[in-house]
Formats: sequence, C-alpha cells, structure tokens
Amino acid sequence: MNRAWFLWEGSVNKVSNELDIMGHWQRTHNCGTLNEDDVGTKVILMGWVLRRRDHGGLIFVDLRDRYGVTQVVFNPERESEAHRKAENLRSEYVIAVLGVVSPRPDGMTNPDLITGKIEVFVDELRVLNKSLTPPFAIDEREGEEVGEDVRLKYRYLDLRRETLKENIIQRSLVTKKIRDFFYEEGYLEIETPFLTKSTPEGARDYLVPSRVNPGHFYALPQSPQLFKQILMVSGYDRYFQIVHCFRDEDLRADRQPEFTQIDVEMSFITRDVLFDVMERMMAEIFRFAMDIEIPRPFPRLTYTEAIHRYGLDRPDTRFGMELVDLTELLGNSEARIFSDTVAGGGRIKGINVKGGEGLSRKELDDLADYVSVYGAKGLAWFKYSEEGWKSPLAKFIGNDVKSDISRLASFEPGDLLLVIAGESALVNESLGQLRIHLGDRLSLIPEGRYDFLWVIDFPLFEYDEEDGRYYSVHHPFTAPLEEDLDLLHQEPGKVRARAYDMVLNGSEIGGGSIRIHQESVQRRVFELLTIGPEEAREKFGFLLDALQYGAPPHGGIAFGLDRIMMILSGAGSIRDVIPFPKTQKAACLMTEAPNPVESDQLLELGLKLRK
RNA sequence: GGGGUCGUAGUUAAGUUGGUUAUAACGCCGGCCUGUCACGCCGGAGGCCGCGGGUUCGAGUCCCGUCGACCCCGCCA
Repeated sequence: MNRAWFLWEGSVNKVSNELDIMGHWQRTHNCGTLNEDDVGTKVILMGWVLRRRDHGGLIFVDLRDRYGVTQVVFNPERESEAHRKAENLRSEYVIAVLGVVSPRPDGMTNPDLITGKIEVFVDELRVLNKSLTPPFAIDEREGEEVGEDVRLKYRYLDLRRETLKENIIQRSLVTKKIRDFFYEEGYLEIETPFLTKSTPEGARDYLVPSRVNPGHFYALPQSPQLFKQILMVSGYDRYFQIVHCFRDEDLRADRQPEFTQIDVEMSFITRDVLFDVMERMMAEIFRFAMDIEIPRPFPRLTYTEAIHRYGLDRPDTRFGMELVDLTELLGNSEARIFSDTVAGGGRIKGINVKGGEGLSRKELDDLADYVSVYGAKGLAWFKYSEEGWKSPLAKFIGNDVKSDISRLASFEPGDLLLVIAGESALVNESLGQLRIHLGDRLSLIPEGRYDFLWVIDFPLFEYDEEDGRYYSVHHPFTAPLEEDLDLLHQEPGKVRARAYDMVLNGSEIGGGSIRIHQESVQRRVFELLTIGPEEAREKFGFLLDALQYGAPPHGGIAFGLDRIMMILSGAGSIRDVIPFPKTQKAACLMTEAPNPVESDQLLELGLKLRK
C-alpha cells in the first residue's frame, strides 16, 4: 500500500525533497564507449559523480561507471531545471542523465579520455542517491597515495578507483580464460568440500567446530590435494578447479590466509604431458592479458642446479650475476674466516657485481646487514680497481689465486666481488637473496620480460636435525623418481621426487608432482616419515583405501592465481589483486573480522574459552 | 615469537634544541564565475598530535608500556 501511494505520488519522480526515483529509465549506453559516431544520439547514462566543475553558468560533471568516464554538461540556457539540480551535486552522488551526445567544440577535446571527443548535453537529471564526502578521492589523479589502512576500511570506495578496478576486472577475465582453456581441453570442473578433515604436515589449519559433534572439528582445506587424488581413483581423469584455500600462517606481501589456487590433476600422464598442458595454459593467459607470445617449451632446471647457480629454488633468470663457488680457491687462504669455514665443512661462494667497484663503505655495510637477516655472519668484499684488488682481506689472497678467481668469476677492473662463507644452505640462501636484492637495486632486471622455467627433481625428503627425522619436501603422496626407488631403503635423503615447480620471474607460481599410486611405495614413505600404520589409517585412511581399489597413475599441479595476477597487473602486493584482503594480522578492516562471539554461540558448539 | 619503518585536520604531509594560539596542500562549507576537464578567484570551518602512563615549570617533540598499518626473519608451497 505504501508502494501504491508512492507510485501515484511519483508521477513527478520524487522520493524525497532531494532524491528522484529512477522510474522507467534504462541505461542506453555506459560511460566508457561513446564517441563521434554517436553524435546526435539521445542517451541515458547512469553512474557516479567523479568530479563537478561549476562555472556558475555551465556545470561540467565527469560521470563515472565501471566502464569509464563521460563528461556531461548542464547549460542553464538549455535546461534550467537540470542545471539548478546540478548545482547541488557532490562527489560520488549517483545520478541518471538524459541528454544528447554532442561533439566538443574545437580545442576542447580531452585526449586523456576515451570519450574525450564528445560530451552529453543534459536535458533531464535524476539524482538517484546522495553520498557522504568520501574519506579519500576516488579520482586517483588527485593527491598522493592514501594509506592502506584507510583504503582497507573503505574497501568499497577503493574498489571504485581505477587501479584496483582494473586489477579486479582483469582477474575476472583471466579466470574465465583459464576456465575456457581447461573446458576446451576436456577437463571437468569439480568442486570439493570446504568443511573437511585436518591434514597432517604442511601448514596450520583453520578449524571449524562441529555443532552436532561437540569436540570435533572440520578443517578448511589448505588445498584440495586428497580430494583431487580421490577423483582420479574415481576415474575423472582430467580435473581442475579454481578454488579458495586456507592456511593459518603469518602473512607476507604475497601471502594471504585465504587465497586462490588453480588446481589440476590428471591420470595416465607423464610429467612431460602435464608440462605441455600447463605451458599452453600460461601462454594463453599471457597472449590474452599481456599480448605476449611466451616461448615454449619452458627451460627446465634441476633443483640442484638452481641452488648451485642461483642459491634459491625459484631462480630469477632475467639477469645474470650467478653464484660462483670459491670454496676450493679460498679454502686454503690465510684468511681465517675462509679456512675455518672450509675446515668446518662449509662452503664459500660469491657473486660478481659488474661495475660495482664504486659502492661506498656505507652501501657495503647495508648489504652486509641485508644478508645477516638470512644468517650470514659477514659479507666479504673485493673491489677490483685500476691499481688492483682492494679489500681488507686482499693481503691474504695470493696472486695465483687472484688470477684464478678473476678467470672463474670474470672478475675484472671496475667490478665488486661479494663473498659469503658458511654452512652450505645458508650461503646459498643469503647469497641468492642478495643477488635478487642487488638485481632490483641496481636495476639489472629488464622491464617487460617474463622468464618462465620449471624446477624439477626436488629432493623427496629433508632431514630435520632437531627432530631427528625426515619431512616431505612436497607432501607425503609425492612419488620418487623411478631410478631412485632403491635409494628409498639405502639413502632416503638422496631420493629425488617427481615434483616440480613453475617459476616466473623469480616467483614460484605453481607446484605439483606425480603421485604415488602403489601402496607398497606409499607404505615405505610413511615409514620414513615415522607415520605408523595406525596414524596413517587415522589421518588419511580413506586415501589409502582408495589407492587399493585400482588407482591409476596420476599427477597434478596447483598454481597460485593471486601471484599470477600480481605479476600480470604489476601489483606490489597481493592485496591489490584480491577484492577483500586481510591485513598482516589476518583482520578485515572493513568487516572487522575476526570478532568475539556471544557465549551462547560458544556453548552451542561445546566450546569454552581459556581465561 | 623476533627485527625494522610508520602513526599530527577528512586525506597526504611539515613541525627546529622540550617553550606563546600546532602549519601547508588537497578535500569540505559559503560566495563569485558560460568551455572546464586535478577549472579559477575570494572567504570560512575543521585537531583526543593513535591510546595509557612517566620525566619536566612546560611534551606533538624525551622515556616506558600498549594498540594499529606496512616490510622482513621464523613459519608457510
């Protein structure tokens, strides 16, 4: 009845003194596409007031929607009523305008706008909604960068801004492209549960209490790993899913507690088949999003070689400055740091910073600070100047050793050699990180270059000295290389896995493996992981059962969609490619999650908080 | 859990050696303005200096604690 009264009254499109109703108006166009061809067309546009320029007479409004911006003009001589209402417009008011597309006068076009050759002369304005003054400008051309905490609190406003909007739109389009690719390749998109079972190993789980089973919990999936293997057993030989995953670990610039994986699994395939499919998928994405043709097949690097040459298992091959092993050459030197290190079983490696001889003492100290974070005890440096080697340690190095190093590292006048000595893993890690740091700082990384590669043959296990046991590098279902099967009994630490990572520009964007499908191998792996039969039974008995009912050889991979989107959109933070991200303390500043709950709610779940 | 950077008006920042009424730009409000497009001109309002404690005659400034944002280590494919 309210409504009927409203419509009867509403012959004059009024909601209140200030607001109009939309009535039967429909958008005829959006704000991003009108051009000279539309001149003379009568249009209805709807959107937000990006900016109002009031000249007392003429009023210009930049009208914005998802698609772009169109300038609409209110002229008191053309339509005084519309002009009068336009005087009260403010930023982010929602309006509808009816008007005529007109060419802009000579010299008045705006080359920065796609619609900059036209404008719309307004005959009627309907104010659909008002807006509070936004806490920051939606127009990013204005002012400086806004603090991220403010942007996160008002995420709905930040999402209106160009940068974030473009990222979100691109993400949607890329996601569709990925779906299309897999559907065309014959893959089935199959959903797996979010309320599932806590998985052993790996990251900390997010737990969900079960109301109907007090004291029992679901876990949110860290990945659909077990389910996709089950699907293989069930015969769905090509599966994919673009799926949310959850890990309760501390955040980083490229890590969120909930994130999206492109999850893939296939049966009856070799690693090479999988590589080919995934390379074609990436090529398709890059063709679509970047208009770049990615060369295939991607280079492959063994884990051992990656560590040896780049110090990291996700090498950035866009620039050189590879690590050089100096253990042999410097191990016998009179410098104690070097000789002691080698005597203690350590290694000495260095990188040659071409043309780096000019770095100041302060800059070298900063670099030493940088590597100390990774546990490096010090950073030795050698400058090669016109007069020869300069370094506090130069006097300990014999001339023949100097020339050997020069040859090995292409160390020439003008260069700077940075050297770290210590335990092997620490040397590789810290020098590898230093290489990335310098590559960035010295602008050695070419713009617009995208280096894909596969890192293969990861170790199956890593030994933990403290716990005195092996852990899976990938996960417990990863198959060993067939030629290493015997080592499983002799030297488990040397067994290589049929695991692989896809690396793009030094970022690990995906990883997977060929899985174990034979129960005997699986049992041996569990043994090595000190997972007893009962424990295995309890934790993932359902998978072990399934494997006994005719499991096909299978394998898969999962990509981090967020990281891929970061690279595609050049975002510095994962938060810039996720519509509603969380802060470093895993909070959502907009919704204020997480929050305390009523005691009733806890009671119902059989939970009691520790005081 | 640890290291670092930061927190002043709606926003972004300045604020000296501890010293009178805490500045500026943009935004906001009012007025003027018919070709602007980050319009322009004139005027105005706006502050829990993150919060709590301490030192001091006096704290935005120094000290301690705490909260929050960001980057990193640990952690995490």
